Amino acid sequence: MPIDPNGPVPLYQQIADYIRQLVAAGVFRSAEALPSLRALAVQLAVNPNTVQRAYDQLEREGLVYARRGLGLFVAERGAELARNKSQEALYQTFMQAILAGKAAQLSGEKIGAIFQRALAGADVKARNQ
Amino acid sequence: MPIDPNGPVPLYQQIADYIRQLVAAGVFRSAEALPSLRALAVQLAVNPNTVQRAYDQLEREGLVYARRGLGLFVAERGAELARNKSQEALYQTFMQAILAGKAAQLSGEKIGAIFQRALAGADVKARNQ
Amino acid sequence: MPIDPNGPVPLYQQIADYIRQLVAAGVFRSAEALPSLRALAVQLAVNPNTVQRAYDQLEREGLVYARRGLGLFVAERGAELARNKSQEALYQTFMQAILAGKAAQLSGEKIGAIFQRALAGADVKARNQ
Amino acid sequence: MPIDPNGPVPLYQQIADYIRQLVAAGVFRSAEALPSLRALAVQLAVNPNTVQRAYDQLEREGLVYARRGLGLFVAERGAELARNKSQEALYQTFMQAILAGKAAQLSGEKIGAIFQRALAGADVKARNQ
DNA sequence: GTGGTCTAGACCACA
DNA sequence: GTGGTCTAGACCACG
Repeated sequence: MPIDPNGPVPLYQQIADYIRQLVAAGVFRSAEALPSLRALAVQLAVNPNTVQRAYDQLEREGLVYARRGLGLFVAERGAELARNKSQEALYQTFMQAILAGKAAQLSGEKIGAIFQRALAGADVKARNQ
Repeated sequence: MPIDPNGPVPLYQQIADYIRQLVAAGVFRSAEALPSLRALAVQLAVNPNTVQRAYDQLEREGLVYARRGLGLFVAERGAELARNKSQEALYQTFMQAILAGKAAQLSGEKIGAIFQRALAGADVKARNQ
Repeated sequence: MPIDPNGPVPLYQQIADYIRQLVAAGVFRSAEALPSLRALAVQLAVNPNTVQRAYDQLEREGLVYARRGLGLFVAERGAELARNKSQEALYQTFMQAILAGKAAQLSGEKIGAIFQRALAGADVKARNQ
Repeated sequence: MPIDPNGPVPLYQQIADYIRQLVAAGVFRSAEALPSLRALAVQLAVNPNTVQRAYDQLEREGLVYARRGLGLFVAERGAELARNKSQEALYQTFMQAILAGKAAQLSGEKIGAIFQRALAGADVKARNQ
C-alpha cells in the first residue's frame, strides 16, 4: 500500500496512479470489479471523497467504467490504455524538461548525460529500498 | 514572453524560471540591473506583488541581490548558479519521472527509448520555431 | 502574544520568530498541527497573507511542513532545527554587534563587560515579569 | 572609506556610523567643522541627499550642530556622547538578543558561551583583514 | 474546513 | 524613482 499522506503528491493522485499501475500490470483484469469505494477508503484510512476523486480520474481516462449499483469495472482495453497513459505521461514530462534545459542553454549531449545519471541514480535508489 | 496565467505552474514560479534562464543564458550580466518590479509587472500584465515574489525566490537562491532605492542586480556568480540550478532541477525531474515509469512496470530500456524519442521531438520542435 | 505592528521588524518575521520559539521550547510537538492560517490571523488581528508568509519561511527552514487540506505540522526534527536556528541567529547578532563595537574603538574587555551587564539586566527583567 | 553600497546596511546609516566613530576617536575635535555636505558626497560618490540624511541623524543625536552658512561642527561633549551612544546601542542589542535566546529556552550559560565564541570569531575576522 | 496563489491598492524606507 | 511590507478580499486545489 504505497500511499504516503505526507509527501508532495496529492492523495487522490497517488491512489489513481497506484490503481493505474495495477491495471497496467494485469492485477485487475478486464471486466473485473475494482474494490468498492468504501472498502478501499477504509483500507487506505482515507476519506471516501478522496477515493471517489481518484476513481473519477480513472473513469475520465477511459480505463474504467461504472455500473450503477454494481461497482467499477476495468474497461476492455484498460490494461493497454494504462500502459499507453504511463508512456505518454513520461514522454510529456521528458519533453517539457528537455525544452526547459535547452532554454537554459544546455546542449542536447549535456541533457542526455544528466538523464543517464538520473537513470543510474534511480537504479541505486530502487536497489536500496 | 512565455507566461501562461492558466497553466498549473504558479505565475511567480514561471517568472522566476524565465528570468533564471535569461541569467543562465547571459542575457543579464553580473552587476547589471534587472527590470524594476513595477516595469516588469506592467510588461507581463501581472500584479507587482507577483513579480516581487519571483524576485524573492531568485534572491534566496543567491542569483540576484536587491538594493532598496536602486534596483535588482545579478549576483557575481549568478550565471553559474543559474546553470547549476537548472541542471539540478532537470536531474530531479528526470529522477521522479523515471521512478514513476519504473512503478508503472516500464523497463529501463523502455524508459531510455522514450527519452530519446522526446529528445528528438524537442529538436524538431525547436527547428520549427 | 508579543506582536508589535509598529516596530521596525516586519510582522511576518515577528510571527515566524515567535512560532520558532514555541517549537524550540517544545510547546508544539513533532507531527502536531499548528494553528491554521486563518485562525492565527484572526487571533493576531493580522491579514492571513501575513501569517502565510511567516509559515512559508518556517517551511523553507525545514521546521514545519504543510499539507493542503489538512494543515501545518511540526517536522520530525523541528524542535532541534529551531534550537540550532536560534543559536545561529544569536551568534550572528553577537558577531555584528561586536564588530560594530570594535569599529567604535571599544576594547574586547569593554565589550565583554557591556555584555555581562546586559545579561544581568535580562535576568532582572525576566524576574520582574 | 568603509562605505559599501552593496551590503544590507543603508548608506546613510553607514555614513553616520562612520562619522560617529571618527568623532568618538577624536579625529574630529570639538568646535571643528566637518566636511561639507557636497564635499563628502563627492568623496563618497554618493547622492548629497544621502549625506544630508546622515548629518540629520547625527544632529538629532546631539553629536553635532549646524551653523547656517558656516557648516556642521562637533558639539562640545560630542566625543563623549559618541562613545556613550556606541555603548548604549551595544547594550540594547545585547539585551534584545539575550531575551530572544532566553525565549528559545537557551540558558544564560549557553548564551554566554555563544557570545565568547562570537568574540573570538570577531578577533579572527579582524586579524584576517 | 485546510493551505496556496493572485489582484488591487496602500504606505514605508531608501537613493 | 527603487524595493519591502501589509491589507482586503477573491478563487483554486485538496480532504
